[in-house]
Amino acid sequence: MITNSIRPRGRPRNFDESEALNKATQIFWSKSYDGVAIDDLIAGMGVGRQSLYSVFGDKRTLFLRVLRAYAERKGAGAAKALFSPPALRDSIAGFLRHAVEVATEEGSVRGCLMVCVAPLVDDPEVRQFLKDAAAGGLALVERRFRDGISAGEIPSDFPVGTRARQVLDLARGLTMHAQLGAPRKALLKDAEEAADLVLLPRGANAPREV
Amino acid sequence: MITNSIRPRGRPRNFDESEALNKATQIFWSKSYDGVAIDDLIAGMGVGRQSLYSVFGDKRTLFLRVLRAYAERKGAGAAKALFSPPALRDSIAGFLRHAVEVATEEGSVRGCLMVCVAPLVDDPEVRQFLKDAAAGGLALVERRFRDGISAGEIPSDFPVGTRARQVLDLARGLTMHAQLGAPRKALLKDAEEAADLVLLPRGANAPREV
DNA sequence: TGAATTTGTGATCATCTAGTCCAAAAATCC
DNA sequence: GGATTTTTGGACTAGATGATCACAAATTCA
Repeated sequence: MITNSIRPRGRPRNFDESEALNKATQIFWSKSYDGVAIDDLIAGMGVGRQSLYSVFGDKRTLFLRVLRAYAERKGAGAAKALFSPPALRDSIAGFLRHAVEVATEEGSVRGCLMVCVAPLVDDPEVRQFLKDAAAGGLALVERRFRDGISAGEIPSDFPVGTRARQVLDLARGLTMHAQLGAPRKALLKDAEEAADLVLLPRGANAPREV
Repeated sequence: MITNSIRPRGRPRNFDESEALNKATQIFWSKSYDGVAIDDLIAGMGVGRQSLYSVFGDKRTLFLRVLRAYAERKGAGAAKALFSPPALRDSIAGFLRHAVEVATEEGSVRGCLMVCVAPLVDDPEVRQFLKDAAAGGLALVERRFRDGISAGEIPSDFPVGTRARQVLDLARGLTMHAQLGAPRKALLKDAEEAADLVLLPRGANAPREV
């Protein structure tokens, strides 16, 4: 996917824009907005100070761009996890597993930029973006549940909204647990069990010979 | 509960220590460690700079003290919510409601110091404290489940560890949702529904005439 | 080749930061 | 009342921070 063969006019850039953005993501992710100094970004992104400001704007603007790119990637992954598998249970489990995988990626920092870092950035635009993103995630899960109703996998009175909120809460909880250092393997198992919890209340734990 | 009538030797303090600590809690809570300047603390706590350093130590030490005090309060509240009600369902619902109430306290900041703020403090001691606190919370819920087994409220093969982790994940999720601005009333309802989810899988949503 | 255009580099600035120092103030003890 | 002890308040320091500026370097276009 080479951008465009039309070369711009002046001196060519010494860095790849999207790669630099990925580096910036890692830096913000690991050091949490306030903890990041411009010099950290310059050193980590491989971009000169002037280039950084002229290409990405100031720190706040750069963070917003990082956040948007991150959200788009993560949202795409979540949607794929939700709508690829034919079985509803696999979709929900995949959604939760995806949250765990993002939060425990090897070589990267634990947690999630949107769940752990961005909420603390004291900026109305960031705040609004997070609200919208959360609403979007909720809508995705709700839609998947409705598809499940259409397919007859769950009854038509399945509490779509409530269960979707619970799925999101569980995903957030798993993410925070990952940030604290829980091992990936255990979290993936928790993700499966969370999916079962939300979808399979078929009396598995009903009292028996107590 | 007046501390002690034996007056200390020198000039009396011009502030109440625990009250100042509460103010500090609010400040860290609302501005997130890195966002807090010493001058913010001085202004907000009503304590002079020198007094602040001599009484509470440096910023990091003060934060640790704030964190410990906060954790103790919150832990006590959680334990009370868990072990006061006779019925297990009320205990779990109370535990989750407590998380919501803390995260949506009027006049205070949204969220939770331990869930939303402290995990981002880049300090090994803080990190370890949070791990221990999380383990402690988990142990509380597990114990309550075991009590429930003893009392015959749930079967003896109830998956205590799994369900306790799910309760904690749901609590974390609710807290983060609160931080994003969800209304308290809705969150309290979610807390109730989460308790039902974890405890009442008695086929309520099992397929029927689909 | 030379003008135009864009990027890279280092110096620089004003501001903010955590933390220290010192003398004055206010209390107790003898 | 004087010595002692503790708190207070403001001045101060050294360093970090976000951002800008001026100028050199590298490329395209004519």
